[in-house]
Amino acid sequence: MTTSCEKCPLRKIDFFDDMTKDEVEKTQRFKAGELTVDAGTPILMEGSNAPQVYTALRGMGLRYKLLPDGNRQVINFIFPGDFIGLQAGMMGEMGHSVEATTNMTLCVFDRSDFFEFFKSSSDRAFDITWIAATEEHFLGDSLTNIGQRDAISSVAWALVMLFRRADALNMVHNDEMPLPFKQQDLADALGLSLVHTNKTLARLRSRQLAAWADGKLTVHDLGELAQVAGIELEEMKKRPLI
Amino acid sequence: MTTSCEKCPLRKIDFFDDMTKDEVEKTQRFKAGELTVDAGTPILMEGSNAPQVYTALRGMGLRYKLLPDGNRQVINFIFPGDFIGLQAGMMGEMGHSVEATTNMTLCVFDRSDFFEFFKSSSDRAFDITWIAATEEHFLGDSLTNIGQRDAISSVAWALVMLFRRADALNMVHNDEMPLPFKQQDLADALGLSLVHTNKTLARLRSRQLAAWADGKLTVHDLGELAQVAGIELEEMKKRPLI
DNA sequence: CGAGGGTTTGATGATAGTCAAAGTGAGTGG
DNA sequence: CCACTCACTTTGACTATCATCAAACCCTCG
Repeated sequence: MTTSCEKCPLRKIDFFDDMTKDEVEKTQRFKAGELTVDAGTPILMEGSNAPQVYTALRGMGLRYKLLPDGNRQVINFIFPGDFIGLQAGMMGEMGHSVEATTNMTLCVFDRSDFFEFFKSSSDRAFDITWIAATEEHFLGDSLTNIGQRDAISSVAWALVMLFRRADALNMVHNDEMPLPFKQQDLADALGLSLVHTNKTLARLRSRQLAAWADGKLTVHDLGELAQVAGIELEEMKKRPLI
Repeated sequence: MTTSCEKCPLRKIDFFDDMTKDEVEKTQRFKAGELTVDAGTPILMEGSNAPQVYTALRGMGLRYKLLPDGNRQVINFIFPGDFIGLQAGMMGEMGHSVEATTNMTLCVFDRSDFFEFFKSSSDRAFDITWIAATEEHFLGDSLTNIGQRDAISSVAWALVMLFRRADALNMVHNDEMPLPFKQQDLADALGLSLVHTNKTLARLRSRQLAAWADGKLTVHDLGELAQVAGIELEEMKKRPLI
């Protein structure tokens, strides 16, 4: 009872590029099945030679790296539509782990078919590369954030990014989006301690800039939050869907 | 008097994938010319819609982002063989700036030919995507470094990365590699202040782990340095050349 | 010889980390 | 239905790492 690409709910979202009938069909043929996992389930392990790659269809998750000393760096947060396992697909080995934060449904593609799919159309190959380049762009921004901003700006930046992403996916209603992560996850994403992250969130809350509680993030004026983050909001570009 | 791809000195280095005669020819046809720039010259600007993409042929440089407040984040250091401008090629806009640190020679490719080149062979398209995925992998590591390691480990990590990269390019002789950057560049790469970076380098020097002076980095025992960094050394994989 | 870019060093202070404990709410079992 | 546990959040007190400020030093260059 899997979702056919034909009826994929993500494709209806304006944030994603339109696909030709042919592209939809090719993708459908490439799709090996669907994977449904519970919250907390590991999906890909760093260093593993994953036999499959995925597209997040429903639910949220996170990518992270573990250090020998037990520290964890959260690389980023996974939203519906995200392509997962590009590194495994290209290089045969993941540079980070991926796990589900909520229940998730993933479209499954066999890595053995990946190169075939890549070859099948240079437009689709271009899409995959586009995604990789975009990811690189985002990681550069993250690096800049962790490296150069102090805690309050850094947290504000992260919340702006999350909120805009959610907005693009029509997940914002009444200035509120679902944010089913733990403060520890955000702390690990920003390279801050849990305690300091908590206190920083409290400051943003008392300044009426952003309130995150019970798995929901509320932002009334994204512009003000962006100002604290020290960024100006740009138009979000449409992205391809695999 | 440009270097022909046929005689490209980089291709002789074992670190790079072999290329078929056909690939060499295709690349040659794609190559629009050569650019020679002096140390300190900006090559690409963040946000610009660059009409060209490059491969570093000789010399070193760096990628960086500037923040409104004047802070700078160095994204990474550019070595010979690095492909520059992927984001511009794919998305039409750079997410960071690039500038030459030493005199540099760059192979120039017209962006307008880029898609053509991409289409010309799915193997070459795959190479480009591979590079993007590798870059993403590295940025994840950098993020982890800045986010989770303290100053001494962080600096050690960076020096290990630089040294291994140089070694792969046969730039290491007598435990010594050229490192023509300023301490400020490293500081900006690691999100540390110049002063603290300087003192941390002094600590590594006094512990006999790494000595960087006069544009040369000397490391006698990379294993020990890696230990301070908290990483284990892995085999370097060959990479494609564009 | 003076200027300027880069490096080095010392002193001081603030931001963020660590430690510890209490609060909150959901879920479980007696 | 009331403890009790467990996971997460919140708060306070203390500490340390790292940033900032300032000045000296070293070289090269004109």
